[in-house]
Amino acid sequence: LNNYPLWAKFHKHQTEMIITKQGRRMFPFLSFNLSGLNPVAHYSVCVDVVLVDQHHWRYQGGKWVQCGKAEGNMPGNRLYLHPDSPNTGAHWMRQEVSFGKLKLTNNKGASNNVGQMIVLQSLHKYQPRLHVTEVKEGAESEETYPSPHTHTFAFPETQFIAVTAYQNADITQLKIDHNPFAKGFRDNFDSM
Amino acid sequence: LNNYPLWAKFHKHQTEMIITKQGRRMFPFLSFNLSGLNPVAHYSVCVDVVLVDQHHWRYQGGKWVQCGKAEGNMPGNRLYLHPDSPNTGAHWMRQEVSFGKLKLTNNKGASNNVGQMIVLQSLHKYQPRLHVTEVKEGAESEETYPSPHTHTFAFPETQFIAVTAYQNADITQLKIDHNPFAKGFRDNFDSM
DNA sequence: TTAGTTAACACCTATGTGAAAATC
DNA sequence: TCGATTTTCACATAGGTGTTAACT
Repeated sequence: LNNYPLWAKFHKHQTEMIITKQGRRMFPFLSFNLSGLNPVAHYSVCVDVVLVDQHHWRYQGGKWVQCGKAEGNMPGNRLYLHPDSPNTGAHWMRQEVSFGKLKLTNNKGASNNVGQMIVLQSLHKYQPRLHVTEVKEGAESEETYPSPHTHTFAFPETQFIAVTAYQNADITQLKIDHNPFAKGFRDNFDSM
Repeated sequence: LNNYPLWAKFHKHQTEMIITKQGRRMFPFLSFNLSGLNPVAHYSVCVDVVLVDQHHWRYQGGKWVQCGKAEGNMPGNRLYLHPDSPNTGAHWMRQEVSFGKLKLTNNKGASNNVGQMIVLQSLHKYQPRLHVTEVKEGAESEETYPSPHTHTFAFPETQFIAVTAYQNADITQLKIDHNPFAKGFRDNFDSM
Protein backbone atom coordinates (compact mmCIF):
# COMPACT_ATOMS: atom_id res chain seq x y z
CA LEU A 1 0.00 0.00 0.00
CA ASN A 2 1.44 3.34 -1.05
CA ASN A 3 1.03 6.64 0.78
CA TYR A 4 0.55 4.83 4.05
CA PRO A 5 1.19 7.92 6.25
CA LEU A 6 -1.69 9.78 4.60
CA TRP A 7 -4.06 6.84 4.90
CA ALA A 8 -3.09 6.56 8.58
CA LYS A 9 -3.93 10.22 9.21
CA PHE A 10 -7.42 9.73 7.80
CA HIS A 11 -7.88 6.36 9.49
CA LYS A 12 -7.18 7.89 12.90
CA HIS A 13 -10.30 10.07 12.47
CA GLN A 14 -12.35 7.33 10.74
CA THR A 15 -12.08 7.90 6.99
CA GLU A 16 -15.17 9.06 5.10
CA MET A 17 -15.64 8.80 1.34
CA ILE A 18 -18.27 10.80 -0.56
CA ILE A 19 -20.56 8.86 -2.87
CA THR A 20 -22.65 10.59 -5.55
CA LYS A 21 -24.98 9.58 -8.34
CA GLN A 22 -22.45 10.36 -11.06
CA GLY A 23 -19.60 8.81 -9.08
CA ARG A 24 -16.89 10.32 -6.87
CA ARG A 25 -13.20 9.46 -6.78
CA MET A 26 -11.67 8.24 -3.56
CA PHE A 27 -9.23 10.46 -1.71
CA PRO A 28 -6.77 9.21 -0.76
CA PHE A 29 -6.88 6.77 -3.66
CA LEU A 30 -5.64 3.19 -3.61
CA SER A 31 -2.13 2.58 -4.90
CA PHE A 32 0.04 -0.50 -4.48
CA ASN A 33 3.51 -1.81 -5.16
CA LEU A 34 3.43 -5.39 -6.41
CA SER A 35 6.30 -7.87 -6.24
CA GLY A 36 6.88 -11.58 -6.47
CA LEU A 37 4.96 -12.00 -9.74
CA ASN A 38 6.21 -14.04 -12.68
CA PRO A 39 7.41 -11.34 -15.11
CA VAL A 40 6.22 -13.21 -18.20
CA ALA A 41 2.92 -14.53 -16.82
CA HIS A 42 -0.31 -12.58 -17.35
CA TYR A 43 -2.34 -11.14 -14.51
CA SER A 44 -5.45 -9.07 -14.05
CA VAL A 45 -5.56 -6.68 -11.11
CA CYS A 46 -8.77 -5.42 -9.56
CA VAL A 47 -10.22 -3.84 -6.45
CA ASP A 48 -13.46 -4.66 -4.74
CA VAL A 49 -15.16 -3.15 -1.71
CA VAL A 50 -16.88 -5.27 0.94
CA LEU A 51 -18.94 -4.49 4.04
CA VAL A 52 -16.96 -4.50 7.28
CA ASP A 53 -20.05 -5.14 9.40
CA GLN A 54 -23.80 -5.47 9.07
CA HIS A 55 -24.78 -2.17 10.68
CA HIS A 56 -25.87 1.31 9.79
CA TRP A 57 -23.56 3.95 11.19
CA ARG A 58 -24.56 7.37 12.46
CA TYR A 59 -22.43 10.37 13.38
CA GLN A 60 -23.72 11.58 16.73
CA GLY A 61 -22.10 13.79 19.32
CA GLY A 62 -18.87 13.89 17.36
CA LYS A 63 -18.55 10.11 17.18
CA TRP A 64 -19.53 7.34 14.80
CA VAL A 65 -21.94 4.89 16.44
CA GLN A 66 -23.58 1.72 15.17
CA CYS A 67 -27.31 1.99 14.69
CA GLY A 68 -29.53 -0.96 13.82
CA LYS A 69 -28.99 -3.70 11.32
CA ALA A 70 -28.14 -3.17 7.69
CA GLU A 71 -30.47 -4.62 5.09
CA GLY A 72 -28.03 -7.32 3.98
CA ASN A 73 -25.93 -7.08 0.88
CA MET A 74 -27.62 -4.93 -1.72
CA PRO A 75 -27.18 -5.64 -5.41
CA GLY A 76 -24.75 -3.54 -7.41
CA ASN A 77 -21.27 -3.80 -8.76
CA ARG A 78 -18.47 -3.69 -6.21
CA LEU A 79 -15.65 -4.74 -8.51
CA TYR A 80 -13.30 -2.40 -10.39
CA LEU A 81 -10.88 -3.90 -12.89
CA HIS A 82 -7.64 -1.96 -13.29
CA PRO A 83 -7.64 -0.36 -16.77
CA ASP A 84 -4.26 -1.93 -17.63
CA SER A 85 -5.66 -5.44 -17.14
CA PRO A 86 -4.75 -7.93 -18.34
CA ASN A 87 -1.00 -7.45 -18.44
CA THR A 88 2.31 -9.10 -17.68
CA GLY A 89 3.85 -9.50 -14.25
CA ALA A 90 6.70 -7.29 -15.45
CA HIS A 91 4.22 -4.52 -16.25
CA TRP A 92 2.54 -4.64 -12.84
CA MET A 93 5.86 -4.66 -10.98
CA ARG A 94 7.52 -1.92 -13.06
CA GLN A 95 5.75 0.85 -11.19
CA GLU A 96 3.02 1.47 -8.65
CA VAL A 97 -0.44 0.23 -9.55
CA SER A 98 -2.90 3.06 -8.87
CA PHE A 99 -6.68 3.29 -8.80
CA GLY A 100 -6.96 7.07 -8.98
CA LYS A 101 -9.90 6.99 -11.36
CA LEU A 102 -11.99 4.47 -9.44
CA LYS A 103 -15.35 6.04 -8.59
CA LEU A 104 -17.83 5.36 -5.82
CA THR A 105 -21.56 5.81 -6.35
CA ASN A 106 -24.90 5.20 -4.65
CA ASN A 107 -26.66 4.93 -8.00
CA LYS A 108 -27.80 1.33 -8.33
CA GLY A 109 -28.74 1.99 -11.94
CA ALA A 110 -25.05 2.51 -12.62
CA SER A 111 -24.47 -1.21 -12.13
CA ASN A 112 -24.91 -1.52 -15.86
CA ASN A 113 -21.58 0.20 -16.45
CA VAL A 114 -19.83 -2.80 -14.94
CA GLY A 115 -16.28 -2.04 -14.01
CA GLN A 116 -16.79 1.70 -14.21
CA MET A 117 -18.12 2.48 -10.75
CA ILE A 118 -18.43 0.72 -7.45
CA VAL A 119 -21.95 0.88 -5.99
CA LEU A 120 -22.15 1.37 -2.22
CA GLN A 121 -24.74 2.19 0.45
CA SER A 122 -24.40 5.41 2.36
CA LEU A 123 -23.59 5.22 6.08
CA HIS A 124 -22.10 1.75 5.88
CA LYS A 125 -18.51 0.84 6.65
CA TYR A 126 -16.43 -0.70 3.88
CA GLN A 127 -13.08 -2.41 3.32
CA PRO A 128 -11.38 -2.14 -0.08
CA ARG A 129 -9.48 -5.24 -1.23
CA LEU A 130 -6.85 -5.82 -3.89
CA HIS A 131 -7.04 -8.95 -6.07
CA VAL A 132 -4.23 -10.19 -8.31
CA THR A 133 -5.38 -12.99 -10.59
CA GLU A 134 -3.22 -14.99 -12.95
CA VAL A 135 -4.90 -15.14 -16.35
CA LYS A 136 -4.63 -18.51 -18.06
CA GLU A 137 -4.21 -18.07 -21.80
CA GLY A 138 -7.03 -19.65 -23.72
CA ALA A 139 -9.34 -19.41 -20.75
CA GLU A 140 -12.81 -18.01 -21.17
CA SER A 141 -14.05 -14.58 -20.15
CA GLU A 142 -12.64 -12.37 -17.40
CA GLU A 143 -15.89 -12.32 -15.45
CA THR A 144 -14.98 -15.02 -12.95
CA TYR A 145 -13.19 -12.83 -10.37
CA PRO A 146 -12.10 -13.79 -7.90
CA SER A 147 -10.95 -17.04 -9.44
CA PRO A 148 -9.11 -19.92 -7.75
CA HIS A 149 -5.69 -18.47 -8.63
CA THR A 150 -6.17 -15.11 -6.95
CA HIS A 151 -4.14 -13.40 -4.25
CA THR A 152 -6.20 -11.03 -2.12
CA PHE A 153 -4.90 -8.21 0.08
CA ALA A 154 -6.83 -5.98 2.48
CA PHE A 155 -5.38 -3.07 4.46
CA PRO A 156 -7.44 -1.96 7.47
CA GLU A 157 -6.07 1.59 7.11
CA THR A 158 -8.13 1.94 3.92
CA GLN A 159 -11.47 1.21 5.58
CA PHE A 160 -14.01 3.99 5.24
CA ILE A 161 -17.63 4.93 5.83
CA ALA A 162 -19.55 5.92 2.69
CA VAL A 163 -21.37 9.26 3.09
CA THR A 164 -23.26 11.71 0.91
CA ALA A 165 -21.93 14.65 2.94
CA TYR A 166 -18.98 14.81 5.30
CA GLN A 167 -19.85 14.31 8.96
CA ASN A 168 -16.53 14.83 10.74
CA ALA A 169 -14.94 18.26 10.23
CA ASP A 170 -11.49 16.76 10.84
CA ILE A 171 -11.94 14.55 7.78
CA THR A 172 -13.12 17.53 5.71
CA GLN A 173 -10.02 19.48 6.70
CA LEU A 174 -7.70 16.58 5.84
CA LYS A 175 -9.30 16.35 2.40
CA ILE A 176 -8.92 20.09 1.83
CA ASP A 177 -5.31 20.03 3.03
CA HIS A 178 -4.18 17.14 0.83
CA ASN A 179 -6.40 16.87 -2.23
CA PRO A 180 -5.07 19.20 -4.96
CA PHE A 181 -8.55 19.65 -6.39
CA ALA A 182 -9.74 21.15 -3.10
CA LYS A 183 -6.98 23.77 -2.99
CA GLY A 184 -9.61 26.47 -3.42
CA PHE A 185 -10.77 25.88 0.14
CA ARG A 186 -7.41 26.15 1.84
CA ASP A 187 -6.60 29.07 4.11
CA ASN A 188 -4.08 30.83 1.90
CA PHE A 189 -1.52 32.72 3.93
CA ASP A 190 1.20 32.00 1.38
CA SER A 191 2.74 28.84 2.72
CA MET A 192 5.76 29.51 0.48
CA LEU B 1 -14.15 6.41 -41.76
CA ASN B 2 -16.26 8.76 -39.64
CA ASN B 3 -16.66 12.49 -40.13
CA TYR B 4 -15.89 12.13 -43.81
CA PRO B 5 -17.26 15.57 -44.78
CA LEU B 6 -14.83 17.30 -42.42
CA TRP B 7 -11.87 15.25 -43.65
CA ALA B 8 -12.87 16.11 -47.22
CA LYS B 9 -12.88 19.84 -46.46
CA PHE B 10 -9.33 19.65 -45.14
CA HIS B 11 -8.18 17.31 -47.90
CA LYS B 12 -9.33 19.76 -50.57
CA HIS B 13 -6.76 22.27 -49.22
CA GLN B 14 -4.09 19.61 -48.48
CA THR B 15 -4.36 18.72 -44.81
CA GLU B 16 -1.54 19.76 -42.44
CA MET B 17 -0.91 18.27 -39.01
CA ILE B 18 1.26 19.97 -36.39
CA ILE B 19 4.00 17.87 -34.80
CA THR B 20 5.73 18.92 -31.58
CA LYS B 21 8.31 17.48 -29.21
CA GLN B 22 5.75 16.66 -26.53
CA GLY B 23 3.26 15.36 -29.09
CA ARG B 24 0.22 16.94 -30.73
CA ARG B 25 -3.18 15.40 -31.33
CA MET B 26 -4.51 15.12 -34.85
CA PHE B 27 -7.43 17.27 -35.92
CA PRO B 28 -9.57 15.95 -37.37
CA PHE B 29 -8.85 12.71 -35.55
CA LEU B 30 -9.25 9.21 -36.94
CA SER B 31 -12.50 7.43 -36.14
CA PHE B 32 -13.94 4.31 -37.75
CA ASN B 33 -17.02 2.13 -37.78
CA LEU B 34 -16.12 -1.55 -37.89
CA SER B 35 -18.36 -4.35 -39.09
CA GLY B 36 -18.11 -7.93 -40.22
CA LEU B 37 -16.05 -9.08 -37.24
CA ASN B 38 -16.74 -12.25 -35.31
CA PRO B 39 -18.43 -10.94 -32.13
CA VAL B 40 -16.75 -13.51 -29.87
CA ALA B 41 -13.28 -13.49 -31.46
CA HIS B 42 -10.54 -11.21 -30.09
CA TYR B 43 -8.97 -8.44 -32.12
CA SER B 44 -6.41 -5.72 -31.65
CA VAL B 45 -6.91 -2.46 -33.50
CA CYS B 46 -4.10 -0.06 -34.32
CA VAL B 47 -3.15 2.81 -36.59
CA ASP B 48 0.15 3.40 -38.32
CA VAL B 49 1.35 6.23 -40.52
CA VAL B 50 3.42 5.65 -43.65
CA LEU B 51 5.15 7.92 -46.15
CA VAL B 52 3.12 8.66 -49.28
CA ASP B 53 6.22 9.52 -51.32
CA GLN B 54 9.95 9.91 -50.92
CA HIS B 55 10.13 13.69 -51.17
CA HIS B 56 10.45 16.77 -49.04
CA TRP B 57 7.57 19.17 -49.51
CA ARG B 58 7.75 22.95 -49.39
CA TYR B 59 4.98 25.52 -49.31
CA GLN B 60 5.85 28.11 -51.91
CA GLY B 61 3.73 30.71 -53.63
CA GLY B 62 0.61 29.38 -51.94
CA LYS B 63 1.15 25.83 -53.15
CA TRP B 64 2.79 22.66 -51.88
CA VAL B 65 5.63 21.54 -54.17
CA GLN B 66 7.96 18.59 -54.04
CA CYS B 67 11.56 19.47 -53.28
CA GLY B 68 14.41 16.97 -53.43
CA LYS B 69 14.57 13.47 -52.11
CA ALA B 70 13.72 12.44 -48.57
CA GLU B 71 16.36 10.70 -46.52
CA GLY B 72 14.64 7.31 -46.63
CA ASN B 73 12.65 5.94 -43.77
CA MET B 74 13.89 7.31 -40.47
CA PRO B 75 13.73 5.23 -37.30
CA GLY B 76 10.94 5.90 -34.83
CA ASN B 77 7.66 4.41 -33.84
CA ARG B 78 4.85 4.81 -36.33
CA LEU B 79 2.40 2.43 -34.72
CA TYR B 80 -0.33 3.34 -32.24
CA LEU B 81 -2.29 0.56 -30.57
CA HIS B 82 -5.86 1.48 -29.67
CA PRO B 83 -6.11 1.66 -25.86
CA ASP B 84 -9.04 -0.82 -25.80
CA SER B 85 -6.90 -3.51 -27.44
CA PRO B 86 -7.18 -6.40 -27.26
CA ASN B 87 -10.95 -6.80 -27.18
CA THR B 88 -13.85 -8.73 -28.66
CA GLY B 89 -15.36 -8.19 -32.08
CA ALA B 90 -18.60 -7.25 -30.32
CA HIS B 91 -16.78 -4.49 -28.45
CA TRP B 92 -15.21 -2.99 -31.57
CA MET B 93 -18.50 -3.08 -33.50
CA ARG B 94 -20.65 -1.71 -30.66
CA GLN B 95 -19.61 1.87 -31.32
CA GLU B 96 -17.16 3.93 -33.33
CA VAL B 97 -13.48 3.25 -32.76
CA SER B 98 -11.75 6.59 -32.24
CA PHE B 99 -8.12 7.66 -32.01
CA GLY B 100 -8.67 11.08 -30.49
CA LYS B 101 -5.72 10.78 -28.14
CA LEU B 102 -3.19 9.65 -30.72
CA LYS B 103 -0.29 12.11 -30.77
CA LEU B 104 2.20 13.04 -33.47
CA THR B 105 5.75 14.06 -32.63
CA ASN B 106 9.08 14.84 -34.25
CA ASN B 107 10.96 13.77 -31.12
CA LYS B 108 12.86 10.62 -32.05
CA GLY B 109 13.76 10.11 -28.40
CA ALA B 110 10.06 9.55 -27.77
CA SER B 111 10.30 6.23 -29.59
CA ASN B 112 10.90 4.68 -26.22
CA ASN B 113 7.30 5.32 -25.22
CA VAL B 114 6.23 2.77 -27.79
CA GLY B 115 2.56 3.02 -28.57
CA GLN B 116 2.25 6.44 -27.02
CA MET B 117 3.25 8.69 -29.88
CA ILE B 118 3.85 8.36 -33.59
CA VAL B 119 7.21 9.81 -34.70
CA LEU B 120 7.16 11.66 -38.03
CA GLN B 121 9.43 13.94 -40.09
CA SER B 122 8.34 17.47 -40.72
CA LEU B 123 7.46 18.47 -44.29
CA HIS B 124 6.79 14.94 -45.44
CA LYS B 125 3.47 13.60 -46.67
CA TYR B 126 1.87 10.74 -44.77
CA GLN B 127 -1.00 8.26 -45.03
CA PRO B 128 -2.61 6.90 -41.85
CA ARG B 129 -3.72 3.27 -42.00
CA LEU B 130 -6.06 1.20 -39.85
CA HIS B 131 -5.14 -2.37 -38.95
CA VAL B 132 -7.53 -4.92 -37.45
CA THR B 133 -5.71 -8.04 -36.26
CA GLU B 134 -7.33 -11.17 -34.92
CA VAL B 135 -5.55 -12.19 -31.73
CA LYS B 136 -5.08 -15.91 -31.36
CA GLU B 137 -5.48 -16.99 -27.76
CA GLY B 138 -2.33 -18.56 -26.43
CA ALA B 139 -0.22 -16.73 -28.99
CA GLU B 140 2.89 -14.91 -27.89
CA SER B 141 3.32 -11.15 -27.52
CA GLU B 142 1.36 -8.45 -29.33
CA GLU B 143 4.47 -6.97 -30.93
CA THR B 144 4.12 -8.65 -34.31
CA TYR B 145 1.84 -6.12 -36.01
CA PRO B 146 0.93 -6.31 -38.71
CA SER B 147 0.58 -10.07 -38.51
CA PRO B 148 -0.63 -12.48 -41.18
CA HIS B 149 -4.26 -12.23 -40.07
CA THR B 150 -4.60 -8.46 -40.39
CA HIS B 151 -7.03 -6.38 -42.39
CA THR B 152 -5.61 -3.00 -43.40
CA PHE B 153 -7.57 0.06 -44.51
CA ALA B 154 -6.26 3.38 -45.84
CA PHE B 155 -8.38 6.41 -46.71
CA PRO B 156 -6.72 8.94 -49.04
CA GLU B 157 -8.82 11.73 -47.49
CA THR B 158 -6.80 11.34 -44.29
CA GLN B 159 -3.43 12.02 -45.93
CA PHE B 160 -1.58 14.98 -44.45
CA ILE B 161 1.73 16.82 -44.48
CA ALA B 162 3.47 17.00 -41.10
CA VAL B 163 4.50 20.57 -40.17
CA THR B 164 5.88 22.41 -37.16
CA ALA B 165 3.85 25.50 -38.07
CA TYR B 166 0.88 25.86 -40.35
CA GLN B 167 1.71 26.95 -43.89
CA ASN B 168 -1.68 27.33 -45.55
CA ALA B 169 -3.97 29.91 -43.93
CA ASP B 170 -7.01 28.00 -45.22
CA ILE B 171 -6.00 25.01 -43.14
CA THR B 172 -5.45 27.20 -40.08
CA GLN B 173 -8.94 28.66 -40.47
CA LEU B 174 -10.53 25.21 -40.84
CA LYS B 175 -8.81 24.11 -37.62
CA ILE B 176 -10.00 27.21 -35.77
CA ASP B 177 -13.52 26.80 -37.10
CA HIS B 178 -13.93 23.15 -36.14
CA ASN B 179 -11.60 22.27 -33.25
CA PRO B 180 -13.32 23.11 -29.94
CA PHE B 181 -9.95 23.78 -28.29
CA ALA B 182 -9.27 26.58 -30.78
CA LYS B 183 -12.54 28.37 -30.08
CA GLY B 184 -10.58 31.25 -28.55
CA PHE B 185 -9.41 32.27 -32.01
CA ARG B 186 -12.79 32.39 -33.67
CA ASP B 187 -14.28 35.68 -34.78
CA ASN B 188 -17.02 35.96 -32.20
CA PHE B 189 -19.96 37.89 -33.54
CA ASP B 190 -22.38 35.77 -31.51
CA SER B 191 -23.29 33.07 -33.97
CA MET B 192 -26.28 32.24 -31.78
C1' DT C 1 -38.56 19.29 12.51
C1' DT C 2 -34.86 16.42 11.51
C1' DA C 3 -31.59 13.81 8.88
C1' DG C 4 -30.05 12.42 4.59
C1' DT C 5 -29.60 13.49 -0.31
C1' DT C 6 -29.23 16.27 -4.45
C1' DA C 7 -28.06 20.14 -7.62
C1' DA C 8 -25.88 24.54 -8.62
C1' DC C 9 -21.83 27.02 -7.82
C1' DA C 10 -17.01 29.12 -7.44
C1' DC C 11 -12.57 27.53 -7.63
C1' DC C 12 -9.22 24.55 -8.72
C1' DT C 13 -6.12 20.96 -11.69
C1' DA C 14 -4.91 19.31 -16.07
C1' DT C 15 -4.46 19.71 -20.73
C1' DG C 16 -5.50 21.00 -25.82
C1' DT C 17 -5.46 25.27 -29.13
C1' DG C 18 -3.11 28.71 -32.55
C1' DA C 19 -0.50 33.22 -32.20
C1' DA C 20 3.60 35.43 -31.60
C1' DA C 21 8.18 35.88 -30.23
C1' DA C 22 12.45 33.72 -29.58
C1' DT C 23 15.70 30.48 -31.01
C1' DC C 24 18.30 27.48 -34.16
C1' DT D 1 18.98 36.71 -44.34
C1' DC D 2 15.90 33.04 -44.47
C1' DG D 3 13.30 29.06 -43.26
C1' DA D 4 12.22 25.82 -39.78
C1' DT D 5 11.63 24.83 -35.00
C1' DT D 6 10.81 25.77 -30.14
C1' DT D 7 8.95 28.31 -26.30
C1' DT D 8 5.69 31.10 -24.06
C1' DC D 9 1.15 32.80 -23.77
C1' DA D 10 -3.99 33.86 -23.53
C1' DC D 11 -7.85 31.37 -24.13
C1' DA D 12 -10.37 27.33 -24.53
C1' DT D 13 -12.25 22.34 -23.00
C1' DA D 14 -12.85 18.87 -19.52
C1' DG D 15 -13.56 17.52 -15.20
C1' DG D 16 -12.40 17.00 -9.86
C1' DT D 17 -13.21 19.76 -5.12
C1' DG D 18 -16.09 21.18 -0.86
C1' DT D 19 -19.78 24.62 0.01
C1' DT D 20 -24.31 26.07 0.13
C1' DA D 21 -29.05 25.93 -0.46
C1' DA D 22 -32.85 23.35 -1.96
C1' DC D 23 -35.17 19.19 -1.79
C1' DT D 24 -37.19 14.84 0.23
